Amino acid sequence: MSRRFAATAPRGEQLLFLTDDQLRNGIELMFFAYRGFTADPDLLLEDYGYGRAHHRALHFVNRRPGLTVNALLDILGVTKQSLNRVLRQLVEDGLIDSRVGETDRRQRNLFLTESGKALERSLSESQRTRMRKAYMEAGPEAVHGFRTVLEQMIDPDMRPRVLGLVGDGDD
Amino acid sequence: MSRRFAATAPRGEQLLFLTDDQLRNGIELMFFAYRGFTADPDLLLEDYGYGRAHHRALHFVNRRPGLTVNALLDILGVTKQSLNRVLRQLVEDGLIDSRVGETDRRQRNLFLTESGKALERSLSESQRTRMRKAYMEAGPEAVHGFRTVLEQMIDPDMRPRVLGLVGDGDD
DNA sequence: TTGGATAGTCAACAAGACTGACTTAAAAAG
DNA sequence: CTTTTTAAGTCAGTCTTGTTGACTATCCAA
Repeated sequence: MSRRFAATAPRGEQLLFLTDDQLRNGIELMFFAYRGFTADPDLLLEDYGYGRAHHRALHFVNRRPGLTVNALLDILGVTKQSLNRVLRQLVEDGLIDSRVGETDRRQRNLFLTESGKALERSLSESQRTRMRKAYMEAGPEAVHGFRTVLEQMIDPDMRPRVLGLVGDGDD
Repeated sequence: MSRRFAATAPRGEQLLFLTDDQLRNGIELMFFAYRGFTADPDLLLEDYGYGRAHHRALHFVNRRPGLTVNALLDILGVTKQSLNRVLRQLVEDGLIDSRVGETDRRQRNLFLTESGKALERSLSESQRTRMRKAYMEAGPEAVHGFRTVLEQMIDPDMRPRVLGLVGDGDD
């Protein structure tokens, strides 16, 4: 009974009773939510013969235009060889523009072309729609909590690389 | 200025101004959080020569003892053949016990052995620790919001299969 | 008891990640 | 001006995990 109450945890302070079961619920929730979250773009990507890796590359190049390959590598946390395959395709297909660096000519600065932007938009559109709906349903307070917990979940030394975090603290 | 205010959305009602950029922030957040969330168990799994698929199987068999292969298939959303390889390994290695169904002898009911339970525990321990920390840092209200938004993100026809949702609505 | 549907298994193959060794070009250090 | 380091890209091989197709065993209904 008191277990059930703690498991529900509507917004009281009994959250300090964090049973392993409650935490496992959270784990499961993450799994299913992430799946729902990637389901729509995955379908679209198939039509293009692309995978999730392509989506990630498009996303981050869109958000950080002029990004170098190394920086992207660092963000994605994959190997150079793995990213390169994906990047080469995207450049060949005219979705990404790879320009020789101005100050350091060894570097390549990455930009989305117009068609790259178009694909990124249509890929993220389904995700944005889903997220907008979730945000609307859940309400502003829930969204704030959602963001707060998720930020805490990010690897600490990864946090500086997350754009959305800047100026989002509420302290 | 008003844009920046909306982007912060401390807990007011201006959440209706959901810019694409805010939503993309959420998308990015999901990406990084999920990565942080799986990082620890991934390391452990390597030592055993297992992958994430093994972890998922162990997790769900632990939470729903006696689960049939078909039911697990349905939860994981992969093909029977893909799951089977993983399952076979786990059975061979003595982590999962596969018992012929009592009413329907075609079915196999899955259970964790003692060593299966031990591995599941140590795998989820790192995740639970991370999640516990995130929950503590964020506070009870944030956790509630976190859960609410994540639930909304799950594919609607998947929701009945998520254990943690039962009796967790606050309506 | 025959035939179809369902539960699970086996085999071969493909995508996408990884490691390791290497090349090329440019920058930085000596 | 050489040498070393760094950024990027490539080739080859492996591993995990997904796929499709063909198969066995069991149940159930005609």
